[in-house]
Amino acid sequence: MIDLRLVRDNPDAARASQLARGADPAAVDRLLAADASRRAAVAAADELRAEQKTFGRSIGKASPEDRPALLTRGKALAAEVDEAESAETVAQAELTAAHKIIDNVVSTDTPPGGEQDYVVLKHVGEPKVLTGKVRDHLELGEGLGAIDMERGAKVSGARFYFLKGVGAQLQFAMLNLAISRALANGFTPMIPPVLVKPESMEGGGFLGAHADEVYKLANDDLYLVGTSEVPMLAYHADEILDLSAGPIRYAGWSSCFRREAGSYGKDTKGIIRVHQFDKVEMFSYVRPEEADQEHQRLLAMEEEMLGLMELPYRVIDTAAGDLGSSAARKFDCEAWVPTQEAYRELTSTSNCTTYQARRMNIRYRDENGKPQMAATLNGTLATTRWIVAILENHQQPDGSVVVPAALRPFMGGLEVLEPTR
RNA sequence: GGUAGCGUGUCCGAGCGGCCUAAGGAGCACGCCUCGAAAGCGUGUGAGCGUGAAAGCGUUCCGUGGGUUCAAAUCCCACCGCUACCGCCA
Repeated sequence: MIDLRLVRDNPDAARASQLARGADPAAVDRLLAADASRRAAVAAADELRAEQKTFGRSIGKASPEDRPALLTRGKALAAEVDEAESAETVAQAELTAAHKIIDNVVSTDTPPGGEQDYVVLKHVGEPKVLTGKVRDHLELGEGLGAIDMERGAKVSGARFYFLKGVGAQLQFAMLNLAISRALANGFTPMIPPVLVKPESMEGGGFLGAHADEVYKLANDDLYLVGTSEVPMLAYHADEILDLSAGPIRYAGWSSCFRREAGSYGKDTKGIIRVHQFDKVEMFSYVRPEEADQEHQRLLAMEEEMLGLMELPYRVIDTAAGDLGSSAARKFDCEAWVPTQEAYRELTSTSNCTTYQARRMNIRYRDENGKPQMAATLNGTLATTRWIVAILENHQQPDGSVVVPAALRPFMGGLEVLEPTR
């Protein structure tokens, strides 16, 4: 949720943000109206309650002969309070609804526009010119005995796979390297639950426009998370954090589950777009004034990892219309995928400012000891999809794949993955 | 899954229809005392919302949600969690 005070003091900023996202600026005015009527309802209910409380106490002290008359009056007051409280509840619900519908206020640095309006911040490395027979990641993975899509489909259906042998090893190595880099940077490793309650899912803003992306276990009223961002955010729900010693940083390792509804026919080959994958995700709780700096830090760590994987990539500043509902600004790192002759997203880091924290009621104490809303940020440190870029960029004409040096210590010193057929 | 007990403020813990505006203790903060400290003494000690320039005032919060009542931490119901025992099980 966005800051109500900001909306009251500077509604134009909120309207401008809505326009940049391609959303309805009138939603801001509906929020203001709902806010005003809630405040009126609260004042009315408070006043009646105060009256009832004082009056109720007098009944207890009254003499037996005075009681019947007082009780009649008491009953009437109770009915009035009841009515006022109902009105208060309704007004509160209307305010919450109007409040939640508005996405985070975008950063003034975020490029306006839609999916195609991103700004490329930089390129790192040159797309490699491959010679000889060039294989895509699936062909390479199958040749190495690393990826088995057919059996994935047999066992679980489309968009499922087995990582096997060096494929499984490669993923372990990559994720372990990610965790060790996170540790070196002061992150606390975390293995979270991947099944969460509806309110945990809701808090991150994942049940809004993209609710059909999420797997739900109806029998148990639980959701499978699409990223460990969900449990790492819900982890500190309703808490007042101590950020006096600096940000709190976690690196979550989890499987992630996505329905990929509406992506029929897109990326059907291989493991680029799958229903289940593994990921190491960074998550930071910071003071709002530190959020931009933390965002740069997360981006730098993503770039470091891509560098260690020896991949050519570019960094883009995502446009307002392509931001998630919680994000004010988002940077994606996209690695070159030779057989697609395209850059594909490998990491994504979002600055969610106080938006998620406000939904989850996560605060910290400022210098004066007063609770204030915290800011949250997240970013990818490694995922299964990276295997696509690693295999394709480091392939050799004979179908073998050179292991990036940084991964070798995590693979028993293995330097080259050799085809098994 | 079954049965029983328990869920109170930062922590421990009392309260079991109106005097709860939640006892008492610990912790913490400040002050006094002291050369300094400890001890002792005194004062203060949460969050949300509303209102106000502020101090303040009002209101909500005793696991969560309902209910009974003029009035609920207190009575009733459901749910969640913890603990113990039983059953089942990788």
